[in-house]
Amino acid sequence: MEPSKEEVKARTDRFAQALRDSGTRLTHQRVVIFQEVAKTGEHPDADTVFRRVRKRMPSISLDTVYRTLWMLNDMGLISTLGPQRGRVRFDGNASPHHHFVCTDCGFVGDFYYEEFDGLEVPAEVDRMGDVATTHVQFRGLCSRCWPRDGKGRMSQGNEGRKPHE
Amino acid sequence: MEPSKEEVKARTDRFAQALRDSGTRLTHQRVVIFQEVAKTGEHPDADTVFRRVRKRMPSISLDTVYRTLWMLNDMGLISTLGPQRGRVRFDGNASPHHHFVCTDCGFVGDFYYEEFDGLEVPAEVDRMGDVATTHVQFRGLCSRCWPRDGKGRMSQGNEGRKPHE
DNA sequence: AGTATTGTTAGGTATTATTCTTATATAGGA
DNA sequence: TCCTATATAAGAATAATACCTAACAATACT
Repeated sequence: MEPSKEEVKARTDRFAQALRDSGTRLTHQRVVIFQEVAKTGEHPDADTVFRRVRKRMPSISLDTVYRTLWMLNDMGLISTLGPQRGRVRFDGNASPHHHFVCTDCGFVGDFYYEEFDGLEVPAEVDRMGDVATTHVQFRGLCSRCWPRDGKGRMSQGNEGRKPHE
Repeated sequence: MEPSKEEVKARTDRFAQALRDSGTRLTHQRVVIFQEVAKTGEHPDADTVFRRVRKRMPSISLDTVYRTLWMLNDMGLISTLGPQRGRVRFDGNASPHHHFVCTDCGFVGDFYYEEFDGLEVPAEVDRMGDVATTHVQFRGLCSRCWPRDGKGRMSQGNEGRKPHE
């Protein structure tokens, strides 16, 4: 579902303010890129954003789109779907369980919690489709990354440092 | 946390049975690949699995690892972290909200549900790190993919068909 | 206003993750 | 043991994302 006009306006204002506050330049390309993500409920990928932005700004480069999207993500103005970027990660536990995800190093811990088994499915979700499974995901800094910074965006593929257990 | 010896055994048996039941050949490489994923609580990526399997089976190819992991995923014997597959997708909604994810076409719908705001953080999770946000993710088939099959694994980058709203 | 300074971009190239192609090997049944 | 449909290895191909550099643009300094 698309966000309302007012909502988009609110998001845009928040964005502009955040850039100003952090002393980051409010360039035309950044505004356009942000708007394309903020005005849709579609969760587009980088290439989709690129193609849409290009209609309004034919000279935009794909790299600028990537750079800007990650910057916005780091600033907390947008987010990404799923725990991280880059490679797919596999989970050998086939029974229902949930995850704690460290937003800094990418560590993922499994847990099972009975209370979450029967989580109610809101009517709104029922209308979207047929729910088969429920996952709860807690995000934050894991005990190893805490109290260290956590600048946002997980370090490149988590180099050198294997996700600690 | 690593699964117990018994748990690994149980997973392996389930795996062998599932392959036999579906008439899929139980090759040495499949066994080794499955074990590497089943015996760790680490959620490794394909390349990590590849490197580990190679120690026991130096001639294994990366492609076999990928092929096998996706096959296991399709059979429900393992799963992937996040909405998965390929490109990162961005979410322009910065306020707390949750998702419904279609496991067939990749559609992602946002929703907000007050009840989920105060979800209790189990003690086990508290020990993993400092929780900042909570996301509930319902997975299943969306109304457009339902009642059609849903063979599992989302279709290749969702070609042609844009995630419907 | 004119110029130095520093942040930002386009475009091209590099890198990394994942998949495809094809010749060869092998599991599992006859 | 032999046969044949599946699987596999290896390498090439493709897709997604990041890096590099020269050109630009915005602010700061004079």
